[in-house]
Amino acid sequence: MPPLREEDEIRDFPSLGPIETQVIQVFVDGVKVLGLPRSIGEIYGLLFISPEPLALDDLVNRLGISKGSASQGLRALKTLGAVREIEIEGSRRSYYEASTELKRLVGGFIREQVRPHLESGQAKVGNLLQVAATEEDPARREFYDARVKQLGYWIGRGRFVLPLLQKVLGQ
Amino acid sequence: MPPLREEDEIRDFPSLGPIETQVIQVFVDGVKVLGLPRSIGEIYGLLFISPEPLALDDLVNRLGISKGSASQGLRALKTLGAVREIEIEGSRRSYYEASTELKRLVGGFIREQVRPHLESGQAKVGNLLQVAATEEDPARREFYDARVKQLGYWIGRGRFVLPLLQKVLGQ
DNA sequence: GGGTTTGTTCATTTGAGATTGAACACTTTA
DNA sequence: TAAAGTGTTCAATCTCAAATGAACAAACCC
Repeated sequence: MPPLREEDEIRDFPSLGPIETQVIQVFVDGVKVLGLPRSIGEIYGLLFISPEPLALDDLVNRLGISKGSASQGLRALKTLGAVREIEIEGSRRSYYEASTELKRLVGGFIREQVRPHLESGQAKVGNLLQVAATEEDPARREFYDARVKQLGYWIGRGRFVLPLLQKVLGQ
Repeated sequence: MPPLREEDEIRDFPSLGPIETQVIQVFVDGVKVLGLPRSIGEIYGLLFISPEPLALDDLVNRLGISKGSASQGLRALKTLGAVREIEIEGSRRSYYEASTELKRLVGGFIREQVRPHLESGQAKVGNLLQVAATEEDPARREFYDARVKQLGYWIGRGRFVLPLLQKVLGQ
């Protein structure tokens, strides 16, 4: 951890106005905190502040990112439920707009990014309980057992708190 | 986002038993989700599963990390309130043990890693409201204003939910 | 058929940030 | 006073996930 790092570099978007640029910056910071790549923040940010849906090519041109990034970023945002695909008649491109229901965004993030880690953590703790029981020294075995159980309790609290979070943030 | 990446590499710790290694692995995964460096997970994990406090040198030797990493990692863990400094008479080293009150861990993380981003986000939104008002086209100005306000609302919800989180996870 | 548009895939490259390690400061011991 | 012990700092290095971009596929058009 760099001892309290300050605001990161802003990237300049020649074809974007100041509002768009600054909104995107907010989302870039946001997704970084969530451990998602910058390009996802840029894409979601631009869609969020665009009055009309945008196509993949628009993202590539206006954000100055590669087609590959745009494609992968859109896929990730779709599986997060953060982006909606829009049909526009008379065009065979796909257009996208940002989902703006906080409930849906939070739900998607929890489902895709948080829950899997809690599940896998819980599985590991289950196994650890077995391993801890094999410790020879009784005092040490006792200690290990207590700590592993505590770890399991923490994960349980995590699983318990997620639905509450979604409820509190709902609409 | 690598489309649902699977469990990362485990590092081998020659001087650690299987319980210690696996507990450390759980914490390494955990801190990665939180956006903290691996070494912090290793240090906290080892302290968490150690019945007696450890000194900086113990961390260096048993984890095989550099003195620099250990020193910086301990500092970060101290400011997070995740580690407690212990005096041991007859030794001039500092010894450390893991704090294990969930409330304190969550509180420290929120204080150091979450709240600053919400504050800075809120400041940016305040500024954005001004910028959005300068948009010429009325429909577009209306749209920008609505979106920026929504962003501010989201951040407000975030600030609102943190104390609840701490309360629910408290002890 | 051949050409164009639209989007995906994935091997390679790049860059942010984590880690190292040597220099340094301070304290204690001899 | 020197020598050893303990810990910090920070420029240089390394690492690995993100981004690139070229090749590919599929759909459409003429």
